[in-house]
Amino acid sequence: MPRPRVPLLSADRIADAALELVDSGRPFGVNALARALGVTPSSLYNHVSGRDEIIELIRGRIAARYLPVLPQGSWDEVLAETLRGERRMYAEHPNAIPLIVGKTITDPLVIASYDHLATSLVDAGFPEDEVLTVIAIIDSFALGFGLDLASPDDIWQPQGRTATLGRLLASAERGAARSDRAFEEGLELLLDSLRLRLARLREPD
Amino acid sequence: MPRPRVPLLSADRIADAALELVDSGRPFGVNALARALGVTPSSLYNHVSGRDEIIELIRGRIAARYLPVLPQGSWDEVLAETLRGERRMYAEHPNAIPLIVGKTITDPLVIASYDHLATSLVDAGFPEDEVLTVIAIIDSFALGFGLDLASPDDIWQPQGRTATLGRLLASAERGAARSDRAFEEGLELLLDSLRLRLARLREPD
DNA sequence: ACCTGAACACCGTTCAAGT
DNA sequence: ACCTGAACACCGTTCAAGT
Repeated sequence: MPRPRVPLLSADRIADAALELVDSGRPFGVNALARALGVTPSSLYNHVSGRDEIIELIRGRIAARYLPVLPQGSWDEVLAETLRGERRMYAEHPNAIPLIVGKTITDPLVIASYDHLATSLVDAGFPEDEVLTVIAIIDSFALGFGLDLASPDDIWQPQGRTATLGRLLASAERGAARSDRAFEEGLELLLDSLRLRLARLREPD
Repeated sequence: MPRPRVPLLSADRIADAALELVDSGRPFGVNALARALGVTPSSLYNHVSGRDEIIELIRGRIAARYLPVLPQGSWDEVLAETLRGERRMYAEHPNAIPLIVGKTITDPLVIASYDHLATSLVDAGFPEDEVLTVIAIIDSFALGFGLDLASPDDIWQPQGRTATLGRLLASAERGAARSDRAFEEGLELLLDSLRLRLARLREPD
């Protein structure tokens, strides 16, 4: 069935299926994706340039769901909302993390979200050359909590005896509610220290 | 040349070559690794169980270099030293990050390092059910700063106009010294807020 | 015990051929 | 413009054969 009268594929359809494949836990790949779409691998190349672009589409798909509106308000509100969205994004799509980590971010929506936060922080008085660092902290913070929420006890797997870690892992009763509380606590810690930093900048000693 | 009188390979030699391959920036793989070792891919299976174990060997190799001794002292000193080592580890081997992120940690040395930190935090008075969260924060903090130090300006790549982000990226003069300062600053922020948390726990209101 | 070589099912990508 | 099918160089893993 070459050249159907109505196209079988589109970047949108590919993105949807790719995210579905990743979330299913099966190994991600161009061939596997084509199979899921009921199509030949080479067909995909009419719509995307290859594997990397598909992965960037996945990032965009996720971002569209969790960073839809640019949050308004004071810098700490903007930061908190951005961070909450990011963390839910990672937490609900943990299998996407190894794919996107370390890859260059080009998706306009993701860029816009970071740009919005950067503007907020600069307007609030944070020094320009520190804002990128703060954003990097935020980003890894969200990633860490996303991983934390997503993978209960199989991140560390001690083989022998441990003094403390094994016990903590065994007793660590997880679940969304508990992880949510821990996250909000961590977020408050972060905001506290940033507020402190800002106060020191405004009234230097 | 089957069954040489003195073995060509060993887990150690495989680990060394694997790390070297990863650091070179060429794509990592069992076949590519065998090529680098001047050996057939199937030879490797006499010494390791497969790709995943080789990756875990890489983690162990790196850890052996950066987390060699268990730091002593107060909980915040232990935390700071562990974090500095971890960050240097990620920063100097950034290509290993996408390989190891999200994979279960079994390497004894890495486990020992986290166990040591966990013990320190518990002894200091942090609630047991929060220690894993704190460690997750630390871990992602190190990862974020490692990525930050390793990849200067190609993490974000805005395509269109931005209000702030583009300008920050353009003016961000990087380099190890600047990133070091930013990291130490971030570390102080983190320690400040953890000390605050601990003080609140000891004197509840 | 430790290596080779053949074999397997997969992968990502290109490209001529079809409508 | 958009799909197929053949082809390519690769991948990770298994296993019989050799010493």
